[in-house]
Amino acid sequence: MAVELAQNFPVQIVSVDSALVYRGLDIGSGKPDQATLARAPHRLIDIRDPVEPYSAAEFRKDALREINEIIGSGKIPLLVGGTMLYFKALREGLAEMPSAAPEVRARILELAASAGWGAVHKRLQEVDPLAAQRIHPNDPQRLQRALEVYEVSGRPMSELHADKPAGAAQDLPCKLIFLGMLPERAALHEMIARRFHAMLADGLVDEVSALRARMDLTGDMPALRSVGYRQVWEYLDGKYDYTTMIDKAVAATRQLAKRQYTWLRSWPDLHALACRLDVDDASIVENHLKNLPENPI
RNA sequence: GCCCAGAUAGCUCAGUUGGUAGAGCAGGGGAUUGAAAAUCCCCGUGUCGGUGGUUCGAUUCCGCCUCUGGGCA
Repeated sequence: MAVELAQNFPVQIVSVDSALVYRGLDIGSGKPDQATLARAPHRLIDIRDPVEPYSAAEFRKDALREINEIIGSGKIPLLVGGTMLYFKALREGLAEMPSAAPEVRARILELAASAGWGAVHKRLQEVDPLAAQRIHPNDPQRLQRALEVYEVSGRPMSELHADKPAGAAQDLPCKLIFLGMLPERAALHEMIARRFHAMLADGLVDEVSALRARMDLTGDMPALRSVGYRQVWEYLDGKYDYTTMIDKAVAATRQLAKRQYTWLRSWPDLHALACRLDVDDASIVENHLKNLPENPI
């Protein structure tokens, strides 16, 4: 739909997708092919090597730059994608906070490995009781980040949030209109399964093999923990067989879609577009898969 | 044809010394501030294969039947 709009109206596409930013993640991320990109250029894809993690804050900065540039040229920015936190960071802004610090992060992971995440939670309780109360003791990623923010800045994360809370004044040069498509769940699940099989037919396993052959990538890097790549990576590690890999990848995609629904339902200003998937008509589905290299959702 | 082992939640299975049952996965709902395609939280009634019998009471014990594995012919 975005490609159609870009070809018929003065709009320019900005990708809002945490996987499309990585070069070399093409098939499994559902990245538009060269022909499509030639017809409708996408900004913010292929801007990172898989070894360099991207972030919501970087996205916000990059997206604001692109949006301003597009508006400056008299066009309309069309933000397209499914990374909902990125949309949130754009619309509500982010508090002023230090970015990820690998050495501090490593130290916290060490503490967790030796004393358990309970110890990390306890430590956070001492330096930032508000955050410790808000973050579940079983949530390693958020515990780690909250403690990291304190270690690096010397100030508790909760305090920094309060200084400039998300949702406060932000500097978008335009009004945002949110359009969403939420197809009926069973039909969506059918589409998801077909989409993953199509990716395999397109050579997804070879793509992941090529990434592994680089030797500088590991399965715990953000780029390779994304849906599909994670499962194929583990399959190539010998953790499970081919069929199990397919089941796990398809389930992970369904779960991702479910989380996207949760985000969309929480937006009171969402304009839900009529959307019907007729999966009984295979030709329609195959057509989608062939002609819409983007996520058919 | 005979022997053995199974048949319990969508799937894989645990369990009930007889008082109608619970894990993992899947699924649903929610959270979401520099990893977000990530990370985490909450949610478990299902003719316990069918049918007779024993029993106050059977998913549990017994008989028969059906189906599925494995073995012997």
